[in-house]
Amino acid sequence: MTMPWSDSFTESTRNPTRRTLPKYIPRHLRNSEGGGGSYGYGYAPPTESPQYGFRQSYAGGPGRQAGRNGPGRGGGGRGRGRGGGRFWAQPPPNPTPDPNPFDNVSEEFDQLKVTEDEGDGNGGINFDAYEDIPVDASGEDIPPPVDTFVEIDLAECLNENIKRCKYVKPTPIQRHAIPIAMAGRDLMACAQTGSGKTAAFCFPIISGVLNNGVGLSPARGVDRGVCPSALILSPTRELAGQIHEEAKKFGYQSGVKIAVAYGGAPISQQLRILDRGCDILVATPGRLVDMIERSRVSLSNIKYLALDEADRMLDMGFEPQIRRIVEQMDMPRSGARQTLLFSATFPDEIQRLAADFLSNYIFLSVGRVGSSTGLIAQRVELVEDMDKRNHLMKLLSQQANGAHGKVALTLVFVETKRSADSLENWLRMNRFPAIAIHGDKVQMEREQALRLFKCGKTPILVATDVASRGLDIPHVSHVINFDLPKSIDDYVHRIGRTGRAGNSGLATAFFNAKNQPLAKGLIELMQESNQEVPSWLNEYAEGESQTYSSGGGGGRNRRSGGSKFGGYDYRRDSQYAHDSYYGPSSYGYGDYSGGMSAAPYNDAASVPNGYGNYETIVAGGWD
DNA sequence: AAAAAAG
Repeated sequence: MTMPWSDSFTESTRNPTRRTLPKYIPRHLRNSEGGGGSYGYGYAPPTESPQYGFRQSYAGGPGRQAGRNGPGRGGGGRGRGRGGGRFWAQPPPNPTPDPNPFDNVSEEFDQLKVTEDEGDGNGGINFDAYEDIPVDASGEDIPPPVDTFVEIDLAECLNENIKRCKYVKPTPIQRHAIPIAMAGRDLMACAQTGSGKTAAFCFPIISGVLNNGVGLSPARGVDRGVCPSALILSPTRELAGQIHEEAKKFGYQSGVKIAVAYGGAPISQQLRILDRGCDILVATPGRLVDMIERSRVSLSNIKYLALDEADRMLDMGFEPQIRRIVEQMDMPRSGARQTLLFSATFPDEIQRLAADFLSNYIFLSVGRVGSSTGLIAQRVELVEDMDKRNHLMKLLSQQANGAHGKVALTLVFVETKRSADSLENWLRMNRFPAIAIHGDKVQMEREQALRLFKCGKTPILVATDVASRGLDIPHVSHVINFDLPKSIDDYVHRIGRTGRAGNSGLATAFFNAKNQPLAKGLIELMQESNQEVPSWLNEYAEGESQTYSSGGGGGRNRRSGGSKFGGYDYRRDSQYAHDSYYGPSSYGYGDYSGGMSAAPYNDAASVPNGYGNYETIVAGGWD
């Protein structure tokens, strides 16, 4: 008797850790495993892949999530005392010392045929989508934007790698942010999801590290560990991994050493790589602090600090950790280092916090902040909780039927880790090839899930907000907010997993009375991106204003507390203005006043020239 | 009330 494939699928992917750890296979030798015959749903069957998350085999079992499950201490490190594993009599066997980061074809989408031609010579980036987008910059002496990569004084090898990445011209955020960063200025930058922010902060950092001289600073300080000259912080481990992979491409053969540090993976291995020297460290906060406390990393040499998803890094959960790293370790003070903050969203209150870390910074806003210029079609459907699963199944079936051999990865966001697991199970029971990712899974399962999803073997990913920010997953054509998030910013980041690099995407939200607090923000955002707002949704927005207004009066057009979508330098508000911040030197491009339905804010008199044409989002409400 | 991030 044959097992339904959903069962064998469950068995084979559920507990990868139980299996014998596979032999390490160098990246360039890894082959995608062919799928077998075709199955009911029309997808190739998922097969267990021997591609585990960690690039080298390790003894001692997989590291477990923080104190939860105990056994593995994740390798050597601590048990042998300080410095254990630091001094190798012989270097560890390392057959591929500098693997070509561009050689990762086997990890790319290999199960479903890509029918769209992305070989347009722009690295798959659709630049038409970026025509006429509004740009605002404020601050003193703003360096002008560039039109090409070559006119920036990037190093030769960096230009080579840009070619290898098939980038032919900078995206708008890159055009504006790179010159600012190259000029040594601090920067707070807002740009749409999927518009190339990673490169925008990596290029100047790599270039700066090269100009300062690689290895000029000792790889290791006397006894405080390695002293990287750049630090890039990320709110999730997977995003840290992704930034690291990207940065390695940009820095390939440049001599710049880039390392990554995040939790859930054996620290010993990360330390080993770190000890070979590190110019740029990509990290999540917890693991970084751990390494600093072990005196294996020192921040004393930091010249560049970048916070990706900066508003997330400075929200309630993260702010103390970040403050500790930036203000209470041996990091040079602001002004003595260069600080770059990037996100798609930048609420006022977070901007205020962030200003602590910056010195005479430039605020840059590129693109209609929040969503991606209407590239993402947004739908909102009224679905009661008890109907959600059936409705989801209907959507997924339609998609499977209607996909003419087209790529269709679907990302389903839920509220809790538990519901992610249970929805994954339910989908599997109904023969939908789904896998869940959330913070209660061990790191290897998390990375496995992401990998199976990315390559199309498991084309449905059920996720918590662990996957809502920054992850660049090509071919995600549909984001479903099975449970809507609490804040509109989170919604913006979630739907931003589709419609990347100028491609289009679809976002569907299941809305019911419980999401009423989000109604107003949702409507404003949808109107901003020229989406059709269902009339029933307006009714939910009506009675909402009292509960969520932050007090202090003021109409809905009042500036303060507004602009949850970023895009607005809070220093413009006189009530926050201090010292001699932004001068008259500022520029604004584009005129997005057309199509805007929200009224402009009231205190236009306080707006410097060149501002305000497109800034119409006035949330006025829920903060 | 939830997710994330060290062990």
